[in-house]
Amino acid sequence: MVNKSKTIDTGTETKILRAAKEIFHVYGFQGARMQQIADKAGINKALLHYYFRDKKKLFNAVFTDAINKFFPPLLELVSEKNVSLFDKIRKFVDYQIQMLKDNTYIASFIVNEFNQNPDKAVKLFSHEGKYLPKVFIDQVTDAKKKGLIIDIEPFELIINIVSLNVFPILNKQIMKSMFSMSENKYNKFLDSRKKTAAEFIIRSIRKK
Amino acid sequence: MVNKSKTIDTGTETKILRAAKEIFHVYGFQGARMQQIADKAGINKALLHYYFRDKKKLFNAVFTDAINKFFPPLLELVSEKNVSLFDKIRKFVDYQIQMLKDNTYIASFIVNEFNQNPDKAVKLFSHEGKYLPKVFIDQVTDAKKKGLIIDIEPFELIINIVSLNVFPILNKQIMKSMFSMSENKYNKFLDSRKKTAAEFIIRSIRKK
DNA sequence: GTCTATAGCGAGATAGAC
DNA sequence: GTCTATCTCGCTATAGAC
Repeated sequence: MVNKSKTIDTGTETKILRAAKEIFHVYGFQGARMQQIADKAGINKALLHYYFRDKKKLFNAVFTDAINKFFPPLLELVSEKNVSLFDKIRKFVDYQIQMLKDNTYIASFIVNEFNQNPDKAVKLFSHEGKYLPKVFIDQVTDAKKKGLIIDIEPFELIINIVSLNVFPILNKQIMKSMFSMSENKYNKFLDSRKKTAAEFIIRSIRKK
Repeated sequence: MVNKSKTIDTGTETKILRAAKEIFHVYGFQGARMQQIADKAGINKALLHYYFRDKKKLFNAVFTDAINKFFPPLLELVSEKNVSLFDKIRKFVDYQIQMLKDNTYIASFIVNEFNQNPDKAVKLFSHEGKYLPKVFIDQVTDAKKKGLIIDIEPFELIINIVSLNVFPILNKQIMKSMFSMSENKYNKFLDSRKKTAAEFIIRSIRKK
């Protein structure tokens, strides 16, 4: 906001953003307190306002970051040519799970913000257009024609993939308590899922 | 809280609960305003406190309701004997999607509350114990031995089923904007999913 | 850039009349 | 049971010194 990554980065802005991600992630926009964020960043409230003007602007900085980390790389991955459908699925699952593991705040952030603010979703998705790149649709259609996969709508396939990837991360706490997993065990579970989830999907669509 | 469904139901308490479900669902605990709930219920703030004492207690009434509608019926369904594994999966998917469709507030409610209050999840799940009933585990083990299904952990199977069911409901707004669905089209999508999701799962685990 | 002190308001909760 | 009026407090945001 202030530093354009040009002037010397005192680290304050970075510290604020890091703290804000965590606090907003856990408590949501309304539940988060500027005081908490300031405490976690090791500064005081006034400085938050100095850097980000108000709470909403700070939130949007984090939200934008989440959106940019989430959608574009996936879209690019799905749009790739010269990658077989099955390999694309494997790469997609692997990438998405790892990314959400590294940025735990992203999933709940996006889900909650769009639920509370549907207009935001409409705006974001309407002007960009294609969430199912033609390359991908063609690829699925082609695989169907060749008898490689069963009959499934491309958008339904994507929904299933994302569901299997995101849900266990969105529900980390429930997963951990229901199946008595420690933090370590949970992380291993997610790692193993990069393979099991991808294969679960491929088995389902592949024609034998 | 006041009526034990014994005395004459003036309807006020019901109206409050109905309004509270919707408002809490959309805005979360912190974001919800007692005034909003009162307005939606067609009463005034003071009456909310008369019936439910404070905001947290009103929230918990709705939360308890969500938990009770969500877990016990599913647990029972999974525990049934004399139902084949595949039929059980079909019934599970059908029931869960319909139930979440009828009670749109439930999914986001549970997810958010447990994320913000992990202890609640620990308490709820620790004393009850079994979320994977022995019947079900045996059934999966048995199916594996008989060569009917591939090798998969029972808990992983459940996670996959629930992921596919809940995710598209949790993300209703995103689904609608991403794939340009009207409310009507979205509902039809969910209905069709009762079959497509179940078959997606069964195809994946069935040995041919 | 960073701090302390405080203004100002919104929202939960209560008092008390009917 | 239901209402209006009001208390009280916590939180965002700003003023202003250093």
